[in-house]
Amino acid sequence: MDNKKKRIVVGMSGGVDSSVSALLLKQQGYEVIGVFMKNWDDSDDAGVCTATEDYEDVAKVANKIGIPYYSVNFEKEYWDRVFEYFLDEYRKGRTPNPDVMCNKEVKFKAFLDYAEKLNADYIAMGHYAQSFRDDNGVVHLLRGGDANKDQTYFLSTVQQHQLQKALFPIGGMQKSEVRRIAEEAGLSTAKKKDSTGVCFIGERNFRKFLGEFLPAQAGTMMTPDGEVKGKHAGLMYYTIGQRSGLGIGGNGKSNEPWFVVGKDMSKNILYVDQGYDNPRLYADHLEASDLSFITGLDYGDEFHCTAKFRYRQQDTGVTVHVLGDGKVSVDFDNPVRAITPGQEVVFFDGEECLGGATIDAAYMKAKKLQYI
RNA sequence: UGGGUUAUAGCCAAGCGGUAAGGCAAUGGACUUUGACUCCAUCAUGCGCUGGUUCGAAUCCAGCUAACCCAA
Repeated sequence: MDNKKKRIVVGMSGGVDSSVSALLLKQQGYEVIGVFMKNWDDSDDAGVCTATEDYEDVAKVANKIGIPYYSVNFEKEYWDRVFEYFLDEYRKGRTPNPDVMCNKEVKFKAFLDYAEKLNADYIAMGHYAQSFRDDNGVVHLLRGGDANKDQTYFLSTVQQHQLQKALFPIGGMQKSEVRRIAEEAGLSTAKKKDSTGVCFIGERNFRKFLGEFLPAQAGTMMTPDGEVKGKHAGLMYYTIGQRSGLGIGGNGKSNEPWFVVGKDMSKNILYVDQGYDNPRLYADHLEASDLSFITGLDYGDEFHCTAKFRYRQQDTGVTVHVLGDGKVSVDFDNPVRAITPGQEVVFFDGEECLGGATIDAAYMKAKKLQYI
């Protein structure tokens, strides 16, 4: 093999997954360069600048493996292409998925551009996703080997030319295996806790964080029948199907918990109703836009496959109708709970992630649900 | 200043003399590269107040207070 001639820039977050990714590539003989992306300049709720700590972890791991490492700053790119979108979606009362956008705009665009300037042949990251090149040279994206950690949902809008340049060294492994390798190699990140929360921003007090960027407009909380149940702190703080944070209990038709079942942006009303299985939360059809397919192949105007509407959700059989201009309508084999505008609908054919689109509206029996 | 009913945690609500169920909310944790959902745990030394009966009372009795209802 001529791996020695290949230069690979690995996006290192300071976590165990990207640490092991870099290690494996190095062991395979590639020329590996570690790059830490600093995309958010702030301290977490505990007042700790996590980026600094993470970069120190990158340094330790890179030194241990024996690769050069750098830090690159994409704060502006992240703000302009991910965070502005994030805020704009909340202004519309939708629930954005910043990490889908982050992959598309930062990790597979800004970072890829940067790596190419370094004359990299490939970029690599610690995603739990797999890819393979078919006989025609088309690269396909497959679910991660660890079904519990599969991150293809977040990669569904990555484009073919981006995927052509990407490697996922740990994509086919189990998380436990990754940790074991890290431990055996003596990497300091071996036992570091998995990071959660918005990519690069981290775990935050959601209301406090969002409130720093968008003005909250308190309003009325009522049932779809018009019975006032209390006040809400601002429509942007709630998402469809949400239970937590409503602060209402007791009385009602039953002892069941309350869930957000709709929003009226113009009247600033939050609609709530009782029961996890409340009919108002179920949809059998959705309309979405910004459709993109990973392979760029033509799948026809109508096809059947499976889909996920949220990360870590079980697949549901669906029929996809491609309408053109990036629009798509999707019929579900069975009703699905809490289809939420702003979230991504991601299509799968078996193990292959085909692509995705952004949900605009949900319907039940051809009637639009009042989700916004 | 007539009669009746009810007063249990933030909200519903069991209890009917034997040492405070349950649900919702809330809080903490688990899970999780979105936001959620979900799961687990915690949550009334006290039952409107004051006395009394009793070995023992949220449960019985008396008075008081409050709310509601029906009469005026």
